[in-house]
Amino acid sequence: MKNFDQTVIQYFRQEAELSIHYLSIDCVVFGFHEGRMRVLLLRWKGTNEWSLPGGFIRKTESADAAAVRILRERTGLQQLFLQQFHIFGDAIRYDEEDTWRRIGFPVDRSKWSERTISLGYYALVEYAEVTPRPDLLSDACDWWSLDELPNLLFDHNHIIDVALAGLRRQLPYQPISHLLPETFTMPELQRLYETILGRTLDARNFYKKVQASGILQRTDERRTGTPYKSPYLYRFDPVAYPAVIRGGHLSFL
Amino acid sequence: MKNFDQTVIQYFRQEAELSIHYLSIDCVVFGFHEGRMRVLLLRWKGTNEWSLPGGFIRKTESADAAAVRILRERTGLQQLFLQQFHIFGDAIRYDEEDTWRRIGFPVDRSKWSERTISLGYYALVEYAEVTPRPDLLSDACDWWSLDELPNLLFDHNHIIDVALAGLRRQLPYQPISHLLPETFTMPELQRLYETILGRTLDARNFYKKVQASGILQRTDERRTGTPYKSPYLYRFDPVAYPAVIRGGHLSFL
DNA sequence: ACAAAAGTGTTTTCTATACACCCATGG
DNA sequence: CCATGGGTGTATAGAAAACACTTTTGT
Repeated sequence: MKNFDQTVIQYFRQEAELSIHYLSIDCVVFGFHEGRMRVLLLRWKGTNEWSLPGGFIRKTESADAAAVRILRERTGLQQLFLQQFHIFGDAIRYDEEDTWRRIGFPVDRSKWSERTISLGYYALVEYAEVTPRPDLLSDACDWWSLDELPNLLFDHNHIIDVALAGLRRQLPYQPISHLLPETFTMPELQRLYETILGRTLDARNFYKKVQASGILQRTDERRTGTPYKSPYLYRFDPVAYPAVIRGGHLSFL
Repeated sequence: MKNFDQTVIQYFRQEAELSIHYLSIDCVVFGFHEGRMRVLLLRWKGTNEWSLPGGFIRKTESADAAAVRILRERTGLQQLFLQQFHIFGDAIRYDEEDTWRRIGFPVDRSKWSERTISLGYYALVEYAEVTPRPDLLSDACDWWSLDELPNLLFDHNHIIDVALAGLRRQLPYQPISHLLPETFTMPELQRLYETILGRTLDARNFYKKVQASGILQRTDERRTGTPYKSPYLYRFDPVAYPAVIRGGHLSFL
């Protein structure tokens, strides 16, 4: 179980010393692939236990910058859309005994046993652009479908629930574009909305509303390769889309 | 200018030692009185400079509990509706030199000069129930109308702006009831919505929508004392109102 | 030719808005 | 009796929802 090498732990403690105590960042990285919402998870070294990517804020670093830094390291992305969505500030957030047992990490007598307040951020990223990279404490970093999540470490299942609820509630203001590639088809966009909202939408009404909103530009290309009618490819209008999002106009309630 | 007595500073440092460093709480307490939104502000000892109430989180205390504790001390209220709305996590949030000059507080060489990340909470309270009480560092605690705010210390004008924007955006989910007394008239409720939204509403449509939503119970009493027609008094339906708020149904967009 | 997804218009229902008059009260 | 805010209904416009068939494509 405990095959953390001593130097890793050492490095980690040093890193913690540079950072603000009692405070951490947890990131829910949302991607969309094959009609499903996915999140990026890390598998802890030598275990079969998964958790969200996270880290600490350096003493002179802004919280947003810390989240960007953490996610750059996990995803390889330079740019990403980030949104803080909640502060997890309870004094007791999860069963510590149980967690330590599951990860076999010698934390109980170190700085690590301090309670931490966690700043919750979610990111919207383009699935195909991400190259998941584990960190020092993990030996795998992978996408998991939102509806097949395992029992995560800490309170991370709860954090994901809150992140998703936040994304849903703020959907009219969130630039969903980051979850899709440069060009995409109308049904793909519809499926994205359906997945986030957790219900189906009428295709005709969806087309109408999206086209009326003016957020899309239709390209001359079509997606071929499927055995059926080739759909047009669209891209987001770089001027109109941000304006519509800022105003929060684009609701499918 | 600097008439902080040494024992106060001493006490304050001890208090800070019990708390989490680099992290603070700032609270925007919203009240509604005479047709205006108001916020509770503190005047720093020996100065004419105002700021938001705030404080620190004890090492084993939940963030929410800290906010409740801080606001109990300022308002005398046991119960209050609190909502975290933003993390102010920039490395440089305001002009420190300027701030220290304005408050004449000997902070530059103490723990106090650390950058702080601030958790922003807003509270919705019933104006008349509050008995504003200054804290150790201030010699006044008072309501200020939102549209006549002075130039506040730190980044507190900005924090209030963000709080108000958050309240507006999340209005359908926020229990506005806390801003009103037990019973109130329909025009009072309308004025509250108008004030928060920053625009006027049509009285007839407002009546219709509110009545259709079923959130109110009309009492048999009327408010007398005005020189005009006596309006009925209403109270929030203790069952229906929370349900409507949870669902976020009640928009005046 | 067929299976399956893409693409499109019209009708209906509901919701939001605009709008004007009488009523009640205290002074 | 008058000044002022309280209280109400209806008509219209716009938005959302329901609904079905034709087109396209690879196999």
